[in-house]
Amino acid sequence: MEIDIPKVYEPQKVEDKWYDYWLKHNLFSSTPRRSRQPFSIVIPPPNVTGILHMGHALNNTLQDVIIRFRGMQNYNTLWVPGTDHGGIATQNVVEKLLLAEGKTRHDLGREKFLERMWKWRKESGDIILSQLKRLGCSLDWSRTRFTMDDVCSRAVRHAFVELYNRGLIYRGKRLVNWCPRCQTALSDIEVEHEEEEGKLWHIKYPLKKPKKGGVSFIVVATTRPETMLGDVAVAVSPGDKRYENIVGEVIVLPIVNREIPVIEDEAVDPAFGTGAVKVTPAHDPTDFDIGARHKLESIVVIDTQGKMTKDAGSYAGIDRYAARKAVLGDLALHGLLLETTDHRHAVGRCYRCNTVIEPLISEQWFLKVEDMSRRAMEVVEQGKIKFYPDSWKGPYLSWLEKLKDWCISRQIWWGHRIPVYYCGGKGAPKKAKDKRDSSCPPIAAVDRPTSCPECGGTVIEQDTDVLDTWFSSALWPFSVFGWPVDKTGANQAAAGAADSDYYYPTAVLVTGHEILYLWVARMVQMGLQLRGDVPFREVFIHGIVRDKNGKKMSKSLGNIIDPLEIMNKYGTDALRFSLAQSAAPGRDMQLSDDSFISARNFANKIWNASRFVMMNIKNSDWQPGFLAVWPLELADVWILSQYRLLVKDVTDALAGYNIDTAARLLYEFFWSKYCDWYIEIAKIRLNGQDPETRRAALSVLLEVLAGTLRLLHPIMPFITEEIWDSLVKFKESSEDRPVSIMKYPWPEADQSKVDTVAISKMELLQEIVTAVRTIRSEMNVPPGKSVSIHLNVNPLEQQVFSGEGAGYLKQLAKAQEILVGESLPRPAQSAMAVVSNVQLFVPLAGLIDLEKEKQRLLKEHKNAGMELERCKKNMENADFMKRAPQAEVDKMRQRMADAQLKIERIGENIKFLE
RNA sequence: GGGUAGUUAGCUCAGCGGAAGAGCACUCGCCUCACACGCGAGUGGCCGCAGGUUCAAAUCCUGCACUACCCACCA
Repeated sequence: MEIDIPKVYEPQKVEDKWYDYWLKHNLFSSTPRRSRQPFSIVIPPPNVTGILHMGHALNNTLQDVIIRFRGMQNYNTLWVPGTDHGGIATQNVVEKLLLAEGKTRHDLGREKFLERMWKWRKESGDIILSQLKRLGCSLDWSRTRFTMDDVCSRAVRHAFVELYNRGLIYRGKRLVNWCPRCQTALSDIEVEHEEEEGKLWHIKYPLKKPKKGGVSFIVVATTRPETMLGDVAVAVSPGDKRYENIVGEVIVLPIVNREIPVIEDEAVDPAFGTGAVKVTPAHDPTDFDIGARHKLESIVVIDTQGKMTKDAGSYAGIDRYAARKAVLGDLALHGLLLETTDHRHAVGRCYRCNTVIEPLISEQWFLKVEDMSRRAMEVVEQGKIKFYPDSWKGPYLSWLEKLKDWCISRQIWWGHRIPVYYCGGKGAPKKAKDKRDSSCPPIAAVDRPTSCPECGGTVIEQDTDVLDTWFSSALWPFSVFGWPVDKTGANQAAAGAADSDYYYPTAVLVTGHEILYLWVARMVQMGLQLRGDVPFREVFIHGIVRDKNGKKMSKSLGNIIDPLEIMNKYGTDALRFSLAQSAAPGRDMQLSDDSFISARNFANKIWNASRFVMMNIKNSDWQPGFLAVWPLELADVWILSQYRLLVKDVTDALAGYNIDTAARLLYEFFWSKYCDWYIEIAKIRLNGQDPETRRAALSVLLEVLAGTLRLLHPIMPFITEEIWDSLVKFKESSEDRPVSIMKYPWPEADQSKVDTVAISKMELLQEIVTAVRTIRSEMNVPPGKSVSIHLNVNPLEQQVFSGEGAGYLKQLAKAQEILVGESLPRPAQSAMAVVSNVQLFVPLAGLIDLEKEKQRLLKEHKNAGMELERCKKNMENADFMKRAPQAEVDKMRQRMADAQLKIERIGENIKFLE
């Protein structure tokens, strides 16, 4: 046989070729067409600092599977690529580079620093996007967006102004999470809480006038003694018996000697510590609220650098942790430090640099979330957005329920500058000192105003803060389509519609659960508020990739598996298949080399089966356009039935985001049914002399292979395209056939054509083949040696073992002779088995080990005995007979009959051996 | 402190009301004219623990124990 296809699939040789080919034929681009139903996805934009890691590989493989699947179902699919500027994270990277030169961003100044940022962004830029090409992602590159490009920036400014005008954005002096290292405020969700071992210090606060009963002090417990310098009260739980005489009294704050009151507040838990809390509104969220309730002053003792302020008296200028030590020392000196206990508590840290967060009072911009949250909850409750898996609905709702106003301003430089302008006042000096002090109201505007609408002054300065990077991310599902200006955008087709209307809402958002709140919930809020509709109809939430020890992959742990390395080693399709197979919805996954090897082997199996089919076609009189019109036999009907079941199951699985199920079904069908059984059976006709039956076998081989390749294509695009390219020539002679497998329709199958009778006949034959093979293997029959098979079968079922059935047994069990009867005698020196209600003998004169055979039969006998017992127990149970469905009772009766027969037959044989 | 998910063969995981499954690993036999990245056969499980529901439970319910993750202003 002529062999011109390599025996081993070599992914490296074909992947680049096909990706270029797809691009050349514009297969990933989409234009709005009213006549076609859109199916759009926007990529979760990776940070510009990023390189492809396994999480990206998983996330984007899943999106590509979905988009290719829907494309083959003839939706007008669009997958939009892009990157995120990444705010603090990206600025930190460049600041680190500067540090290496001994400089800070302040040395350069805002303008020069931003130049540097853009330069760096340009250089490192979109590496990750080119890596996505390597992954095979079918993204429409002509639409690549960046959160800080002109289109997205305009959307951000517009969104801000609109929200401001609706009264949803406001400026206020509040207690915010401050990162002393990043020098900026953070939102609540950007603070990561970690349990740490800490101390709880008990401090004596003396009363100004000791009570008659001898009470002269109150003891407070704190984890942060340095903040006592900013204490303005001591609070106890309302009605706490221990302190009822002290409430309303005055305390002289140690060290500072400030007089502060003892108050009652429901925020105090009487069971914790001493039941008395020092109140520091300027440096603790709870205390801030207590302060507000009791109209207390806020005394700021820690500044933005994490150093003590002048209000900290003698501690002014020293670091917050040094101040802690000093304060404790001074308290101890005066005998005011009573007790120190170990105390585990949660410490908030910056999610970007891990520095301990300092709650500080600061003037910031906030977004009112109450109304937006309510609406974002409603759409999920009403099913306008569906979660896959559904279990994420709960966490999503409860997070929104508790959400507080979002601090959206950041004191960094890399980002969208807040589009608010301050007037320096009429006839003001050229440079206003503090723009915010102007008597004119601030101006929120999409474009910089030339003069103040209030006073006509022309000295106008923009707010120096930038927006939280997640603000622009929240607009992503519509900013990428040019909202709001570009309703008749550059991509509009003559007969089409505006992108922004056609592709929005997007079909599905695919993401890991780690950014459900940070990103997903906010897109819903913004979409509803600004577009009046949900940003996506479905959310597919997948797990996190972990290493083989269950640890999250991270650079610092050094347990990263580099997807590029895997692609180089095993091929992109192997990586994709492996990820797809592990992607059980909502479950984290552990990856190891084994799973990649197994996927690579599967790719090779596909390769070789296809190679087999094509080689056989080449060596025949096959003509393109031949169809399966020849008489089909049992195995054909069987594999076609199995294939039809597969089509339905795979389609359902993909539509329900059960990508793992789809992958497993395909693997199982292709390897264990198509290759292990159907190809082996087809060989009988392929090697035979009859051209007509050979063509019949070839046509079924080809049809099922072609269908399976199309089902596999979304998961394994490269190998399926490579094989399709050769295979399709045997299917269609036309020269103007579609350019790619992805342009062929997704398979559909009529379930009414599934032949369950053929399936059970084949299953019986398969079981008999396995039984004979087991005998051969256990009795050490040389693989090359033929045997005879004697079958005792019920007359009604003998037909299965005549004709083609007998042929299958001969081929698959290496038998030269099949004898079928009703009560054939046991041949001398033979091994036997019972399958269903069929008894079979394999004569093995000279080969059989009688003792071994006896042991084997005894084991079978025992198993059948246990089976019989189980059945009997049910059959003798009146409740079972009465309450179980008739089908179950029938099944049980059949099982019992089979077991009885088996015991009987095997029993006879064991006696015979003795 | 409150959630959510998980606990099935040595490992990684399917199955989620009617006879315990796959891949890898292991044992035995095979270079059988698609594939040794392969073929055939086999060993291996009180389906985390304790109750309950049911004719029937790995599967549903309730506790408990671990494991992981998320959320939380007990100083």
